[in-house]
Amino acid sequence: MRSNGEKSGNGYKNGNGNEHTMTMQKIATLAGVSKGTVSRALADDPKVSEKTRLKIKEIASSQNYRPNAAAVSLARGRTNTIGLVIPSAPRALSDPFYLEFLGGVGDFLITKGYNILLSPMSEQGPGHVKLLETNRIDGLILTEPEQADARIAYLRDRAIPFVFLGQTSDNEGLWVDGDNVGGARIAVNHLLGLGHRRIGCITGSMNLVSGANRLAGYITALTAAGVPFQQELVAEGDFTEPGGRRAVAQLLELENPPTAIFACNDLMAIGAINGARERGISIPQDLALAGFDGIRSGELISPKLTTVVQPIYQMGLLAGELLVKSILGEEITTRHMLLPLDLKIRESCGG
Amino acid sequence: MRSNGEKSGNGYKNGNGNEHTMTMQKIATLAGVSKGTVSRALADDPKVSEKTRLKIKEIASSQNYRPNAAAVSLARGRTNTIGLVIPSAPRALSDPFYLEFLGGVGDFLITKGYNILLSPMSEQGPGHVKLLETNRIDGLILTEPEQADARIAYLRDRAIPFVFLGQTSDNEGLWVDGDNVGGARIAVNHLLGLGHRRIGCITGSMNLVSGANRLAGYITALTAAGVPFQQELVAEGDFTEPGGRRAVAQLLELENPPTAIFACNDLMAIGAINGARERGISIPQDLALAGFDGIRSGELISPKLTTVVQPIYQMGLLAGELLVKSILGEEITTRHMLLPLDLKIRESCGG
DNA sequence: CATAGTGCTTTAACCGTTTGCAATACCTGA
DNA sequence: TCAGGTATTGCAAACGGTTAAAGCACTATG
Repeated sequence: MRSNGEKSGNGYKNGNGNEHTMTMQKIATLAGVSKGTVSRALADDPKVSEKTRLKIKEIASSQNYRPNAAAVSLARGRTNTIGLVIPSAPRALSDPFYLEFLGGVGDFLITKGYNILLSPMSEQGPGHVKLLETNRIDGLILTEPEQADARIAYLRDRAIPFVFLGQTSDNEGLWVDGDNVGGARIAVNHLLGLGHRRIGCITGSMNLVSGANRLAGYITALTAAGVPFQQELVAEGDFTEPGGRRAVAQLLELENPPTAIFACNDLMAIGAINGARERGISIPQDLALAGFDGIRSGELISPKLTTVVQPIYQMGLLAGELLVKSILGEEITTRHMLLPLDLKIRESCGG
Repeated sequence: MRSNGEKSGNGYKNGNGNEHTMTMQKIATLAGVSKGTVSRALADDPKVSEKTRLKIKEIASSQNYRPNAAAVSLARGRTNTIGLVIPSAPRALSDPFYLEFLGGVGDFLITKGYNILLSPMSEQGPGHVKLLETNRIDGLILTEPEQADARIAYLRDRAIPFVFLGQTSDNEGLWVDGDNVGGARIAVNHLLGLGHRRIGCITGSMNLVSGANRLAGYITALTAAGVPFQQELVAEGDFTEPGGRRAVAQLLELENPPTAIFACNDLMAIGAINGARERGISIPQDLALAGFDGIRSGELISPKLTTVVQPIYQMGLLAGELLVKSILGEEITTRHMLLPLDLKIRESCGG
């Protein structure tokens, strides 16, 4: 007993909390071996004999030993923590989208032994990134890429692994996204199939890739069907409910208003429904409306929203998986995941 | 230059990432002082001379120095990280409530230099707590306390500071909550004021404190108004939309159905609206409906939901503040924050 | 019987900070 | 000029792990 050196803690500082926290050294003393052996035993290093390993594990678990994460991070140079940057208000806090995504990310990463550090993207620019960098995270999941996103260069420069939720222009990068173009096309095709020819579009924020791509899908669907694209049928929104409300007003005031509208997300679709209703226009009788995202509220509203459903939770899982692979330096065969999207037909388009 | 000892990194391990990360030692070398002086200078220790301090800070910022969080944690015995346990599916991921709460918590804690580690409460029991303990968090914010919550004893035993979002039975504990009893009473009083005498209640999960208290508020409001409480008018829900739908069906099938219903949260209220509509009952003409929480969807639905609004974001701020005080050992005058709630009158109650 | 393995364990350096104490430099007044 | 402060700074021991390399106790070999 107490055979090895390492003067026991005279604890001349660090007065916080438990005096009786179990450390590796204490386990070692109890087991009559050295600290190093304990470390190896707990890591299942084959160089430790079966007998010793079992004894040490036994003691460790009976003493309820938990390694100190900070010490592990320091020694290994990895934090086992990843950062998740979600957009700040108004979008994130109101959009159920991100919480569900977070659920997927969390469920995956936690089983892999990673922790999630949340960073609301409060400041513009790479401020939040710095915040995360301070904490030496192993990797980062970001959302809402912009058309030319400055964060990409910043992160690549720092060699921090990262994954975007949302397609980025940069071809190297890792990202997971729903097929915005394809999804939009499906929605518009559905409206075309119902006989509509005058189909409006309420766009999202055009600086976001998702906003631009959904509009692109709308346009290609129209032209593929031989319906000429008309600029006046496009009203710019901003992915919020009031934005949708404003945009629908703009479209309904045309001398020849659309008979159907594709809104680039559900929140705007809901805004459009409300806005249309205020003008005495009933959905879907007078106006068909399709959305995008598949958020919960779309099911709750009346009429229930026909929408392009994104597998949000799934996307979270995938983003987590990509990031972990990237952190561990494993080979990544598909760097981009463009998930096909389905249309969930409910009530808002009639038919 | 290079006056002090400390063999420079021969780096025989730890091959990850940047070879050129700035450490305190490097700053010290650049400034021609010792590591310890740098540490003190950056911490604004008055024992360091003005001149040295300025020089060191200058160099540190020009070198873009960021302290290694793991090392700080290890040395100080504090992690500057707090855990946030949110309920897992189905409630959390669909309930905008928690994301908004998280926003408040995050905004407060991040300005105080804390990080947030998220833990979806995936397993039952204290499993997630252990997870957090492994990471030596400084404190914990928990949600959805149960009537006799085992986590309380567990955490107190480990001397981990914690704050609940939700009133706990335990009188020592710290918590922030909306006034569930009072809020429910206001809602029911509103219905009473509109002339209703036969008012139903769709309860939440009765094992949760919030569920029990909102029912209590309903009952006290009724009895205070001299309206006898009738068990048949109470239908048990579970805080979900389908739960509300089922519950409203149960109430509407009574031979003498209620003319108004108080649903213990908005999600159930929305379910009730949908359920009622399916049965051809229109809101608010045939049935008045009030909810609780003030979530976003309640504004989007038609008719817009009259509901007891909780200052969710605010509650997040307060929870963060309480927790930090508790961690730092500051004196806490009010250990419980029971926030008064207001009724937001919209359309679903008519009147 | 000396020598080389082999299998396991100990030793000690190291990760990047914080901080008590020792040491040095600079002042002050006698 | 020198003792005795006082303001700064340096030193080195922690914090709790990981891990290369040396050490030790055996056995197998020549």
